[in-house]
Formats: sequence, C-alpha cells, structure tokens
Amino acid sequence: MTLLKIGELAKRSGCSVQTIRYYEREGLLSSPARSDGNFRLYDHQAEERLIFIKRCRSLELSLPEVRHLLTLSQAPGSTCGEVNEMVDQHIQQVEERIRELQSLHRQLHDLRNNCSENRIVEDCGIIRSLVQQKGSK
Amino acid sequence: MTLLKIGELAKRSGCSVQTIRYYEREGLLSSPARSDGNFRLYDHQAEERLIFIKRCRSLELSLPEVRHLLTLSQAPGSTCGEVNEMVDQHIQQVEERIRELQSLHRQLHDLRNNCSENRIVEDCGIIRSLVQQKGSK
DNA sequence: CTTACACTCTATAGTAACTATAGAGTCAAG
DNA sequence: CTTGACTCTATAGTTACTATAGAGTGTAAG
Repeated sequence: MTLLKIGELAKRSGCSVQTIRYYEREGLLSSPARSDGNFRLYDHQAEERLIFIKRCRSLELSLPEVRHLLTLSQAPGSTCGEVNEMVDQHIQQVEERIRELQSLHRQLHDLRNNCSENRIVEDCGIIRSLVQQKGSK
Repeated sequence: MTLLKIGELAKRSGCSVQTIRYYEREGLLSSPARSDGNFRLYDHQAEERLIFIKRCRSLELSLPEVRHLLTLSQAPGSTCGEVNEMVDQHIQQVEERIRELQSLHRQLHDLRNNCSENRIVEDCGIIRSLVQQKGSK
C-alpha cells in the first residue's frame, strides 16, 4: 500500500516523468492524490493502469484507441466485440504498412542499382533516376 | 517558356498549393518570380525541381535528405558516394521498420487469439493479456 | 461599372505523441 | 542554512504538412 512519487513510477513503468504527466493531461490516467508539498502520489492501481497503457503503446495502438480500451475494460458487463474489432483493424493497418514498405524497399533497391561506383554527380544514375519522370527512359 | 501560377504547378506536380509554399519557406524551392499582382510564377526548371522532390518524398526520404540530395546534385564535380550512402542507409531503415512491424504483427495475432467469441469484457482474453505483465501466466 | 467567382497572398494554428526547457518550489542530509 | 535531487506548472519544439482567416487579384457576365 505504499504510494509512489512520479519518478519512482517512471522507473518502474519505463515511461518518462513527462509522459506520465502528459497521459494525465490527456485523461488516460486520472489525477492522483497529492502530498502536502503538492507532489503526485500513485497507488498500485495507477501503476497497473500505466503498464496497461505502455503495453498498448508497444503494440502501436493510438492514444484514442487506448482510451477506448480503458473505457471498455471498465464498463461492467459490456461485450468485447469492439475490442476484437479494434485489434483486427489494427492488424490490417500493420499488414498494409508492411506491404507499402516492401514496395518501397524494391524501389529503393532498383534505384541503388543505377549507380554502383563513385562517379561525379552529373553521371550518377541515382540522381538521374530521381530527376526523370517515371515513364521516361 | 510559359510561366505557371501556383495552382497550375500544383495540378501538374500533384503537390498541394500549400505544400509548394511550404517547400519554398523550407528552402527546398527557391523564391520564384512574381507577377504584377504578386502571384508566384514558376518556370520549367522549378517544375522539374518540384517533381524531383516529389519522387524523393514518395520514397519517404526526409526533407533534410532531399535538401542534401538537391545540393549534391547541383554541386558540379562532386562525387556521388554520399548519394549512395544515403540511399543505402535509407534502405536499412526501411528494412528495420519492416522487421519491427512483422514482430508487431505476430504479437497482435497472438493477442487476437486470446479471445475469439463475444464475451463480456471481464472475461475477454485480450484485455486480460494487456493488463498482465509480460512474464506472467 | 459592378458584381460574382476563382484564384492568390500572408500569417497563424492545428495534427500525434511525446520531449525539452525555464523558473520556481519541496525535502532530506550534511 | 545550504546543497542537491527531486517535483511543480507552463510553454515551446519536433515532422511534414493541412486548414483557416482575412485580404487582395483578375476576369467574365450582367
């Protein structure tokens, strides 16, 4: 039942002090108790909530999504269809971004093949490719 | 040798009017000539330069990188080793991000498998997994 | 001539999720 | 009573734009 000051919570959670205060401002963490000297004092529940947020963020869920999950997880009796939906949607976004980056990777590889040696820039195939319109030879 | 107003250049290049003005402020495009009524007037060279920038951005090079490439491509006699290096480095960053996202994808998939049906949130395996510390069962 | 409209101009604020700083206060140890 | 480590609030900066307000320009129709 010991209460933590923000620096201790930061160390335990792996979030920075500023980030914790930021989450409070954004309504992801509720305002904690304060000491006589106006320092924030966090209980175990707050620590768990912060770690929940941290896990969500490590999965790259957005803060609005995290906020939504926090709300859902505390609405007694609500069903978890929405939770599933959010995760599914997020998976799709990740898949799409992977495809984008793979296409980008191919393009960069092709570009790189245009110039293998150290030439003067006027002859550099990379610069040339970037200058030319896509369709041109 | 016709000069283009910013709206026409925007259409031709696929950039928005605001983006073109933004590139000017950031020093990627030089200040163009102005009409009597103070409208920007762009020549063919400016159009080519903008398209160069557009291509670089479609490869997700950062604006500082693009600026650097523009400088290099116009320094007469400089060699293109730096160009190659930049592209190689960018390729590595893309590869790293792909690996990150693939790991993320696996984690999200695992998470999703924790809850397949419509349960009440208290029993939802997804929420449970997010609440629990990584190591715990 | 004037009025409508489509365009342009500058300057400013907003986006996401933080990070960094300034300037002031708190608290325990020496 | 001073030093040092911590905390507080408020504010500005990051990236690459996008959006808006309020004013001016240019042309065509009535």
